Amino acid sequence: MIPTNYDPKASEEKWYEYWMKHRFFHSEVEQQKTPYCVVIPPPNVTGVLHMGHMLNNTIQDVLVRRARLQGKNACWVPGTDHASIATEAKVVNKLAQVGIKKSDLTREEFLKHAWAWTDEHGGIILKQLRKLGASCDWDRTAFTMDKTRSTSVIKVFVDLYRKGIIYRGVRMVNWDPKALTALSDEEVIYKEEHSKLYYLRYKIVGEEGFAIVATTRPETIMGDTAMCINPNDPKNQHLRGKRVIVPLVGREIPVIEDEYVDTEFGTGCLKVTPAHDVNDYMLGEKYNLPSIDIFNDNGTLSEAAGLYIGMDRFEVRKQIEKDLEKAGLLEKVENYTNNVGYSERTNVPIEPKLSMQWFLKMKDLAKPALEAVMNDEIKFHPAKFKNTYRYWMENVKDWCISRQLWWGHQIPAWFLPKGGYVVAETAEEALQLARIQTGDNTLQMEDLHQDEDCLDTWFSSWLWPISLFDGINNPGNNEINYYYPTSDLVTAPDIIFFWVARMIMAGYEYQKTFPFKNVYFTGIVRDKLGRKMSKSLGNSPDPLDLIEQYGADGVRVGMLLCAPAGGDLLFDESLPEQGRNFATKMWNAFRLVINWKVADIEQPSHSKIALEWFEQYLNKCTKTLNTLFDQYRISEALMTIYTTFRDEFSSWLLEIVKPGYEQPIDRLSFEKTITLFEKLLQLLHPFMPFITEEIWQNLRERKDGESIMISTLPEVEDYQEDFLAEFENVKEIIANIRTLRKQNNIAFKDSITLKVKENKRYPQLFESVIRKMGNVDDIEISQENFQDAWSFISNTVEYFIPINGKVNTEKIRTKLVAELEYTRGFLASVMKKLNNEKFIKGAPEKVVENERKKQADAECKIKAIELQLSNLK
RNA sequence: GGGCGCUUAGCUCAGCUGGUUCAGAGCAUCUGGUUUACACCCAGAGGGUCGGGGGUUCGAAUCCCUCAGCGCCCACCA
Repeated sequence: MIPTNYDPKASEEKWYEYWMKHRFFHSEVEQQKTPYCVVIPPPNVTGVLHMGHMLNNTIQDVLVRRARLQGKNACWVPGTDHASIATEAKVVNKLAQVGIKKSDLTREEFLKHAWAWTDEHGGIILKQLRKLGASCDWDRTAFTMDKTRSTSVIKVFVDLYRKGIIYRGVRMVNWDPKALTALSDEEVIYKEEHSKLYYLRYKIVGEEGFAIVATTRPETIMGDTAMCINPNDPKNQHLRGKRVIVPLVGREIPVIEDEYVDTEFGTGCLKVTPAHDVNDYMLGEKYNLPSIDIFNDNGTLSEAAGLYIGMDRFEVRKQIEKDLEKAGLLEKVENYTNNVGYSERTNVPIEPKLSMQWFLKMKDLAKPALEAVMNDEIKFHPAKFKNTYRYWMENVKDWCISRQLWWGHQIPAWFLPKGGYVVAETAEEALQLARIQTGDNTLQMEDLHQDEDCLDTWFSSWLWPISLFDGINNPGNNEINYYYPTSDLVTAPDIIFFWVARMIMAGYEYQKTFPFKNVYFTGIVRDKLGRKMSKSLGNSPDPLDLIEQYGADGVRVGMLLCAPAGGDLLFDESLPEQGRNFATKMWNAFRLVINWKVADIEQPSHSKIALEWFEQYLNKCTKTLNTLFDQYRISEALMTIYTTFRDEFSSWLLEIVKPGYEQPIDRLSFEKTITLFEKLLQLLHPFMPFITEEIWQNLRERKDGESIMISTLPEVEDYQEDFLAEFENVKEIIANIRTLRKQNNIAFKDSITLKVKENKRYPQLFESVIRKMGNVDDIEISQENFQDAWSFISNTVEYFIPINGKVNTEKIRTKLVAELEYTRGFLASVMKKLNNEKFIKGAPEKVVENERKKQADAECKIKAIELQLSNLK
């Protein structure tokens, strides 16, 4: 028995289990089948599903399910990311809650906690994805820190080191004083901030008076090792060759000259702090200035500062302002707006800091990766991101890949007792290398000390499309040869540099070709007011609650209905509601059809012709869908199939085919309707996997192991545009009849007679449809005009419905007059063109001809209306 | 400061190389409706001088210039 209401929850659980049981998601190499592969952007292992994931993974699932229906060998590989810094931060916080400090633990102890945390919370997000219907090949679930991925990372590091692309050196890096690690440039977020510009007095040695320096960071004066002026600055000529005294500190520093200094800014005097500013660092290098690092790693002042030792940098800023004031060395303070870099993860201002780090040279890696995108070997959707990508790639800087963290892949470098280091895949290999390098065969494992640092998270994710198929450890294995390059990547534009660009580089470096053919960039999910969804605002609904409330299919449809590629999605609950309503609509259509009694009776002609029409309509729709999918217009594809189901299938076809009350339907029509319904379900399946399976399974007898998700999508067949257009005209006629009925209070159950003024444009073929849908008992075709009748014009054919004196003349007159006026205006505009010699000469033949046709139609229509108006009285 | 993009119905958007897909879709709104699948519905309707101005053209939402507003990315004059 078919229940009246659809129960999404029961259906979702039942069919997901069924799909798993029959291993429909699983893919293996099958040479004779075309592979279609997607790798998931691995979410943080300890993360929880949010709306962004929902959107992203829904799109992936739509693409994967569609590919599967197209007969491709679809493989969607899931997995999680160890998210080095983010996870470590979470673990540190967790430990802090029970009073444990990271610094109290050994590396091994800390990692134990981290793994425990990972085992406990890891993979929750993947379980949540199942609720959404994600058809991932779970057998392939990977983790960026599992064995295969870890050995891949180490192998690549060693390889790149030996190629000379990885180097170690002291550079100015972005330092996160909270996480106590270096960051890459991409992990720094700049925010505009209202701060202050302090004007400080530097006493000039050997004369009266001061040089005034403007700075936003007075707390760094202890690190000053020079003052710099522009040699062309007339107002500071008197400072050339002088020395000045750093306020409070009392240290003498030279005045140097460089054109880098902006004469317009402040006083044209720049304090140079090579240890704590990128530009100052460059000046320091250029003029060989000493560098005084006045900060500890945690952002407090170090011994080297000499003053304020142990105080936090921002405390010092407040204090030093007072102290300078007191000492009479503060000229003035102005309000100032500048950009301050923040750590993406810990959200504290980063500190530029000199430190020893590992770097990856990017220039050569970037070259093929840039070309691939620019020449569309890899396609970006939308293409506008090509610009962003190009700019970054053309100006790419070396990538700082070391992090002072424990949670991650430890750098495979071992330091030697007497300085120097070796890089090797294993400790044993390192020892051998060390013995060779030092010539000391007595060296033991204990003499070597592995670099404590670990690698940037992205140093493992950039290998993802390769390492998932073990292409690093086992180059050229069956899987990598078959699945790589993958087909589509679906991700957010904010990680275009972090991840997308680098995967492309790794692809060319290790597989000699691109990692994916298409990149689909999703937008950001925002609330109705356009605000980013965030925990602190509390404006982000819990995806699982939504699924509970509207069903997975409903939520999927809701997300997709307004998700243009690359455009932000303004989400509110009316969207999944719309999705759920549509699911209900499908369910009711199913109930209608499945409860019909079938009899071996003759097929009515209206059913026959309507079924023919819808079959063609569906062919056209399928073709449109193909085009839309080819262009990754997922939202529009959904809209297309949505309206086809609701308006064309339900409101027209089913209404036409539907037998009368308690009447049976003929077998032919029934079969055909079921077949068409199945096709619709297949087209809908990528968007709404659960309800389509539920209905499909119940539409006919199915065997265990059959499923819509592994059925074959119908091929596109031909359709006749004229035939479809003719049916559209039929709909219009019926709509006209409905309107007239309504205007004149004639119930549908009262049949009417339709008279048609003879015209070859009258869609005679569909007469039976008009009879049924308009409840027309008789259709009469003749040349005469009818009086005492309602009338309307459709496609230049005049129709009359005789009504025996019950005509509301005024209403008809008003309508006709309006129509006449409009048509006259229209004709005038057409004539304006046709009377324009330049138009006749300049426009292409086809366009002119079209205008002539419009003219003829309009003239004919005007005549008809005029005639009707004169008949009215 | 540089680069890119956006501005079309109340809302979210589609309109490719200028002319029958040219002013569209969905939602929202309004008016009817207990026809035996569905009110989570059905049948209809209204609503836009395509951000402003100028130009090219026989013809501009579409191409060019300019102004205004918004967004994103990059740069990081301390």
